[in-house]
Amino acid sequence: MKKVVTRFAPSPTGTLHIGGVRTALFNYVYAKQNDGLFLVRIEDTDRERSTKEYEKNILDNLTSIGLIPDKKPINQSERNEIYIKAAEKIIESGNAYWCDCSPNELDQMRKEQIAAGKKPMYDGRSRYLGLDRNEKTVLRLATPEEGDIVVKDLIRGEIAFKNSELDDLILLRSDGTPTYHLCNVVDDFEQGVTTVIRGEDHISNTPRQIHIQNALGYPQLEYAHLPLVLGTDKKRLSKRHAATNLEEYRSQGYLDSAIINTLARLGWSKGDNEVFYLNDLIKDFNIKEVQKAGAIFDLTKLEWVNSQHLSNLSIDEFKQHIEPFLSKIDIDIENHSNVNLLINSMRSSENTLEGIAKSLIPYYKDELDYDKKAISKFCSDNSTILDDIKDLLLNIDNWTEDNLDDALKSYQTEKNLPVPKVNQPIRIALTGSTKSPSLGLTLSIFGKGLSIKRIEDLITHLNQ
RNA sequence: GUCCCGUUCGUCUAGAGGCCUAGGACACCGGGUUUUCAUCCCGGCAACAGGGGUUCGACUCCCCUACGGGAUGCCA
Repeated sequence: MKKVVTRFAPSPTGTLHIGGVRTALFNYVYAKQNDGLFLVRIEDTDRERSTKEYEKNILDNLTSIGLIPDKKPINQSERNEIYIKAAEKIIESGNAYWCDCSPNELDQMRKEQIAAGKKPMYDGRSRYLGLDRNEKTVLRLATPEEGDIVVKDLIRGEIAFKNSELDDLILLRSDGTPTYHLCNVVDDFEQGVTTVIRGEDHISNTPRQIHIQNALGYPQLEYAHLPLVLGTDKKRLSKRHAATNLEEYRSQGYLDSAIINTLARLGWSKGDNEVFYLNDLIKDFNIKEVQKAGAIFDLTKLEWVNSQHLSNLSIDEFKQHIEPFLSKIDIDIENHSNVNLLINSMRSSENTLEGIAKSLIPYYKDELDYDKKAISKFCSDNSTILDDIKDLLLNIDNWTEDNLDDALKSYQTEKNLPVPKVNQPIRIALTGSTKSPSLGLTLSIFGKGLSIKRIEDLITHLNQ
């Protein structure tokens, strides 16, 4: 058996799109589970729209998310001679011809075809003219006029096209540069690609590409056309729907592994399992099980998957991951006397690292943003609870969670007060809101000095 | 228009003719734990696009219609 080689072939006309990450992922996983190679090819033949910045963005992001190519990526823009040579080979075999139809003429032709209710396509009018090359001619592939061409697809089975539906596509532009289809076919051959896994928007390109392969005498490839990632309106996911580039998700605090998990589950599943890591995918993924219909990208699912991956992290891994998000808001994670306790009790407070980092602010910074509603609900009755608690806490020397809880409980029993009446004002004093881990724990995380200071601060604030 | 691909809960999906009273997960709603929040646990809501066949029997097979997407470039 021939070694499996897959490739991801983005054009650098934008940053790495999450749909692209998914395509790359399936290519990567398929290669790895077959002990094969995963390659990357930059399709930058569109000089107008391609930039080196986008290329770098794509390559860097692929690498950092772990979809590392097994060979150095190649650029189509540097391989012109190879394509020209291939085109010459097709000319020699008699499977291509020069055509001098002007863009205007073609435009006119299409309009007439549409008006006549026909499919707009090049009608082959120059095919038998025996034209020579000049600065106005393009090279066209002479597509077989009769018969069918069958695409064998791992996901969809066999898809048949009538050759009569296919027009003679352009191989070389009038300026002599090769087009997408030619480059694509030649490179897949040159790179030894065996399996093409790409979006379903390429299905109708496939029969055309097979004709080029045939003209060149290349072997048949294996195909798998993935369903598209859609937005909520069932159209291809775009910036209108949600963030589309990978970096945005990362900067919001979604774990790479969670993004990969979510993308893999979009169109594929395995029993009742929801949580998958890259290694699981290499073990369990089966391209033949991929769904045929497009799948809507659902942010809430990503959030949940992220929370699962977050909770699977060890404390050290978690700290490592959240560190950049904390330093972004000027917090040094280690600048806390009870870091591990704090992190462990707060790590499930939100679904993203960015959200958790924000909820950690009261534990590191002194300026509190008091929740006005909470204050009016729990602190507006002129009671002496805060003063009482302050005095109570002042007398506790053994500052432990259990001790603190006991002290609070006996105060509350003694005064015959409902628990929230006692606890919530303290929470507000400590964190600015009524949200925090259990109160004894929260107090022990803050430590005696800071706890008392915060209670004093709130008393002052209320007296203003 | 033409060709191609699709269509199971709001969303991701299970389902290869009887196992389906259509299962799981997210979301949502309710309850419990935490006398806060989050986590966690329990429960609930909710779908086979429509119509014809084939069959003893169809979510599963065939046809038609509808709807959605893609392709129809000297873009990739």
